[in-house]
Amino acid sequence: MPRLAGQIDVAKNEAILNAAVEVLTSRGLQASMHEIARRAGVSKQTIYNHYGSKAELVRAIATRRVGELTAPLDAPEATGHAEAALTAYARGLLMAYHRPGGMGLLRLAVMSACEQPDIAQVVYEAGALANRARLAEFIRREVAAGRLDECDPEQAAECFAGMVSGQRQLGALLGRPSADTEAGIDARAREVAARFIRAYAPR
Amino acid sequence: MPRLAGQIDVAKNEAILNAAVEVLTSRGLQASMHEIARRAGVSKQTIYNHYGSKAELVRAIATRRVGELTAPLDAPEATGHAEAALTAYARGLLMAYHRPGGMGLLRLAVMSACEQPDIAQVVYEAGALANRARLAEFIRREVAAGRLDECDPEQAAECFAGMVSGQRQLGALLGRPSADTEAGIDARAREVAARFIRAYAPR
DNA sequence: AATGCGATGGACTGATCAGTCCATTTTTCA
DNA sequence: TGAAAAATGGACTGATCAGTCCATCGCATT
Repeated sequence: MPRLAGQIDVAKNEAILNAAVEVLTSRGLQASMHEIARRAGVSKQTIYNHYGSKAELVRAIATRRVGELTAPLDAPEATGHAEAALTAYARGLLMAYHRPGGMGLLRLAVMSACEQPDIAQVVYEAGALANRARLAEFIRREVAAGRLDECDPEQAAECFAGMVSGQRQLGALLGRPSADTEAGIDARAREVAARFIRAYAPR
Repeated sequence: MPRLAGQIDVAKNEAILNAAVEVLTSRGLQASMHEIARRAGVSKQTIYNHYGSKAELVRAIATRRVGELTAPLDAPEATGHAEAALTAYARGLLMAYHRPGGMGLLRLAVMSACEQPDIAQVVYEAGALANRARLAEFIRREVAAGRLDECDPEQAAECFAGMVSGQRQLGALLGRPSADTEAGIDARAREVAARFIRAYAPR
């Protein structure tokens, strides 16, 4: 009788996904299923019971992480304190680049982009685009209240995110260890937010 | 007698590198040497006569492209016309993201980052860092001339490059087709340069 | 104790691919 | 024109790996 997945051990499932993240982000996409199984303390067959193929496993990792990423997007905003809010946003972004392995999923998505473009698409839309949309919404409110210059909020949001990231995102994707300190991150977050406010101050 | 590389057909060498770029950037890092040879109209052995291994071939591609990218950095600057110069710079960057395949090498570098960190390093340093340094030098001169606000030129350069790129670089790496038009690129380049000038205008 | 379900691990298949070898052909140049 | 250098292509090796199969095991529930 063929073995079809019925109800399945949740803890083992977590172990599989975590091991897959570790192995894939450190060894790259060509890491073997055998090693993932070993790291998870599970047999290879068990992985195939949960996920039909390596591609589906990668997809599962990506969608789980995307879920984690979008959850905190709904935190209440500090409307009216634009500079403080933008500073906090910048700090969060910089910390993500700073944390080793923080860009692991993103690198994985880039590596999958050739063969599984849908994964790259999901990661981009749920990560970068969703974040930008949230930022744009904030900027739109500030503009409407007259506290920021008339502008395209989407474009302004993209500018701000870009100012914050600079080359750090690319550096992280290319495996550069972060050269930042926590104090440096704080300083840069404040500086960038202030510059943005100057660039977009009402005339 | 062992076949060691002596003086070798230059045209064929170009064909090999070009074919390797095409195949590797479209199929990904796991593309076979056989296919590269076929695309180049060359035998696999010939590739191995030119480059000892696949890794060295990838390295050769990367360093060649890096050379192409850094060469035009030495063009004479439009000192004193900051906004125009920055607009031109922004346009060049945006066009690179816009051109399909323009980010192929970068994606290749990201994919190599796990197994051949030196390639990623070379691409980052010769590409992103060199570009930023050139931009920073320009900003430094403008600051010294009192046409821009006192600031850390390196950080300002990174901000500007980030503002220009926004999410486009990531989008390109993730295989998103460019949504820009030439007119849109022009408008964005002007807008971004103007915002930057406002952010960094002397107080 | 019996039953059933999922986990196990090891063996196995089939495929792909880097890199080598070599007998032969083409190009280059003296 | 003749010989050396380089290119060719096809066969071959060795390794890796995705995915399958299966006999067995452990642990529930009844």
